[in-house]
Amino acid sequence: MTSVTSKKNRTISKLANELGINIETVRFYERRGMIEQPLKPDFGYRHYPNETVNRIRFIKRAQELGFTLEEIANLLSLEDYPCSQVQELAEHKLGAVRDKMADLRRLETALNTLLLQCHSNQDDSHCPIIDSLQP
Amino acid sequence: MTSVTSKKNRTISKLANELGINIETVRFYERRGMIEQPLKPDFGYRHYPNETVNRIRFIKRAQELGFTLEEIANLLSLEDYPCSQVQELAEHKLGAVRDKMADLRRLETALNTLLLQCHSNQDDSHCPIIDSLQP
DNA sequence: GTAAGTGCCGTACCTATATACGGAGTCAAG
DNA sequence: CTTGACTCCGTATATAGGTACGGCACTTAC
Repeated sequence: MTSVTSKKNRTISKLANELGINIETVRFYERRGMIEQPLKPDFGYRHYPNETVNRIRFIKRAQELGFTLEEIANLLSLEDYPCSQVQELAEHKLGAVRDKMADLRRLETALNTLLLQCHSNQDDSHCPIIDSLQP
Repeated sequence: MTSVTSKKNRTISKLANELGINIETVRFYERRGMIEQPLKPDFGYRHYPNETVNRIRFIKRAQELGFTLEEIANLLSLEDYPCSQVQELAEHKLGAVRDKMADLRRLETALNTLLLQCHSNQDDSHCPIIDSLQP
């Protein structure tokens, strides 16, 4: 009985602790409808089931893959849906990632070029970067 | 005299129009202290000098280089400062850009791997991506 | 000279992802 | 039975970079 009780006793702070996130984040996901808020028992506090732990782990992993919470909510609703739909989302995301990388590469090139000019600049009182920004 | 008047008559909407930005953005930069708000004349509306046009162009170009408004405010205050200080800022930014690119590359690899698994998946009713997110 | 169009100003709102706070209720230990 | 820790709930705050709105003053065109 003790072991059963210990499982049932996962209050919100225990849950947050187990997952290494903030209590407020749990509540935030509840408000967003990404996890289900357990029913409040007649007496005492809410207890969170293992499912919630798993759900939040899913969310956190998907975030690491670069999905937004909205997209993750989408993924969650697709959990039992065709692979092709999930693929579509992932392919879209991959495209966005590649676009962003291209942007950053352009930026890197521009900054690098400017910095090279700085390095060969003898006059510290005037700067090629500032000049390049001037109209 | 007409030509002088036409130059002086750059009201905020003319200014915004000339720069292709929103009036509210001009006011936003004023509030942030990134551009100086011209004195209000005794009669009529404020007039914006060429300097303001140039400043905002500077800001917009720096934004394209990936600087935040805070960093740009910094750059503006450094306009007559040693090249070495500007370089420092730019190098820092270059580092950040490279870090972000590395993040995105990791993400790209992960998504790509998952998508390849999807492509060789025969069973549309279950998805390797969803599986990979599961605990 | 009057209507329509601008300017001015303070303030509120937007996205995204949380985090913080205050007050009331509740639980557990000593 | 009291004290301290915790929950619950609604609401506010934070970041970054703007955008929108309402009401009043002022200007310009006809």
